[in-house]
Amino acid sequence: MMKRSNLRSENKKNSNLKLISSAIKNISQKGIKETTMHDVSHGAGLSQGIVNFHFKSKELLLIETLKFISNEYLETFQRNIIKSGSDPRKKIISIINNDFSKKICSQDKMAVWFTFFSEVKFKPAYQQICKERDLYYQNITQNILRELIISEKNNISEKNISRGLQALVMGLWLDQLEDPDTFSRKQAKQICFDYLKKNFPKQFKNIL
Amino acid sequence: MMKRSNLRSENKKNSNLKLISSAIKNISQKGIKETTMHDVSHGAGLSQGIVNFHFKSKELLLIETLKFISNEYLETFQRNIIKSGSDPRKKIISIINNDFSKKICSQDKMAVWFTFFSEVKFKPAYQQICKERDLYYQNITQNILRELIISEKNNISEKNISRGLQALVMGLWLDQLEDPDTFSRKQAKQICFDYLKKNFPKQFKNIL
DNA sequence: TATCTCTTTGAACGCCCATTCAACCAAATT
DNA sequence: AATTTGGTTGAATGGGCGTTCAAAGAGATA
Repeated sequence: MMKRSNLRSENKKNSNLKLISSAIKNISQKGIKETTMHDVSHGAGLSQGIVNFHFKSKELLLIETLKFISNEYLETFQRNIIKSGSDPRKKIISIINNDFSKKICSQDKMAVWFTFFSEVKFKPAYQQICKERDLYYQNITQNILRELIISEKNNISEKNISRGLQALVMGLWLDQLEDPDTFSRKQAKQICFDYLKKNFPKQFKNIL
Repeated sequence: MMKRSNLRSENKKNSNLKLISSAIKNISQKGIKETTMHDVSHGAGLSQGIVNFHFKSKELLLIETLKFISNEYLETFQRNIIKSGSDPRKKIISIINNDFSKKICSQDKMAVWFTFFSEVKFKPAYQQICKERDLYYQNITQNILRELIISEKNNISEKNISRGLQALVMGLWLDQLEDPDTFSRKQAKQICFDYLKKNFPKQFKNIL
C-alpha cells in the first residue's frame, strides 16, 4: 500500500497543484466563466487536454479548486487557534487576525471566494463545501463566545453574536472586493475588535 | 417634445421592462453565464433577436438590469427614511427594516446581487453602479450615526461604525444565499439592532 | 388608402471553448 | 533490453450561444 512509485506520483501531484494554482490565478483575474481550459493548462505550463486527464472535466477542476482554498483557510485557522493557547480572548483575537491576515484576506483570494459564493445557489457541490467550512467556523467560534459570555456574566444570545461576528467578517471581506482602494485590513480588524469590545467590555477593556 | 406616439412608446417601455424582469428571474435561477439570450427573450414572451434590438448586446442588458435593481433598492430606501421623520433612531431603524424586508431581502434578489458582486472586479461598469449605491447608503447612514454619537456622548469612530453596520448587513444578506434554511430575516434584524444597542445603549435601551 | 417608421421575428452565421483521442514520451517493472 | 503502465501533447470535433439581418407585422402619418 505504502509502496508507490516515486517520481511519477510526485509529478502527478505537482501537475495537479500547478493546475489548481493556475485556476485560482485565472479565476481571480477573470472569473470562472472566462477562464478557459487553455488558460488553466498554459498557465500551469502544460498543454490543452491535460485538465481533462487529471480532473475529468472543468466542473470537477473547479470543485477541487474550491476545496483547495477552503482547506487552506481551515488549516491556518486551526493552526492559529492552537498557537493561541486556552484563553478564549486570545483565541477569538487570533481568529480575527487570521481572517484579515495578508495571506487570507488578499484581493485574489477574496475574488475567488466570492466568485464561488455567487454560484452556491445553483451548484450543490459548492454549497456543501462552503457550508462545511461555515459550520466548522461557527462551531469553534460559538464555543469560544460561550466561554466569554459566561465569564462576562451578561445575557446575550450566543447564537446571535456568533452569527453576527461571522457576518461582519464576510461583509468586510466583500469591501475588499468592491472597494479595494479605501479598504484597509487594519481598519477591518479594528471594526471586529470593537464588536467584541462592545459585547464583552470587561474582558477586552485592557487588551484591544 | 412631449408629443410622442402613445401606443408605440408604451409598448417599447413594456418590452424593456419585461426583458429586464425576465433577466432577473433567469439570473436568480441560473446565474449570468447560463442565462442565454433565448432564455431572456422567451421568458418575456418575445423572440430571439429582440434583446439585441432593445439593448444592443447581452452585456448592456446586464448593465441595465443591475441599474434596475440598484434603483429599486434606493427608492424604497429613500421612501422609508422620509416616512420615519427626523429622529435619527427611527431613521436608522427604518434602514434596517428596509434591508431585511421581504421585498428587498428575498432569495432571488440576493442571488442577483451577489452574482453581480462577484463580477465587480472585472467589470468597471458594474463596479461604478455598485459603488454609487454604496456611497449613497454610506453617506446617509454616516450622517445618522453622527447624530447618534453626539447624542450618546461617546467617542466611537463614526466611520468605523458605519462601515461595520454596512458590512454586517451585507454579511447577513450573504447568509440568506448560503444558508437559506436556517436564515431568518427576523434574526438578522435583531443582530443589527443588537449592534446599535451595544454602541448606543442610552438611546436604544427602551426601544429595541 | 397608401406610405413611412418602428418593432418583432426566427433562421442563419460564425466564434468560442470543453472535450476527445491517436500518437508520443518517460518512468516503472520484468 | 523489452514490455507495460501512466502522463502529456495538440489537432480535430461538435455543440452552444451571441449576434446579424432580411422579411414581415403593426402603428403612425398624410
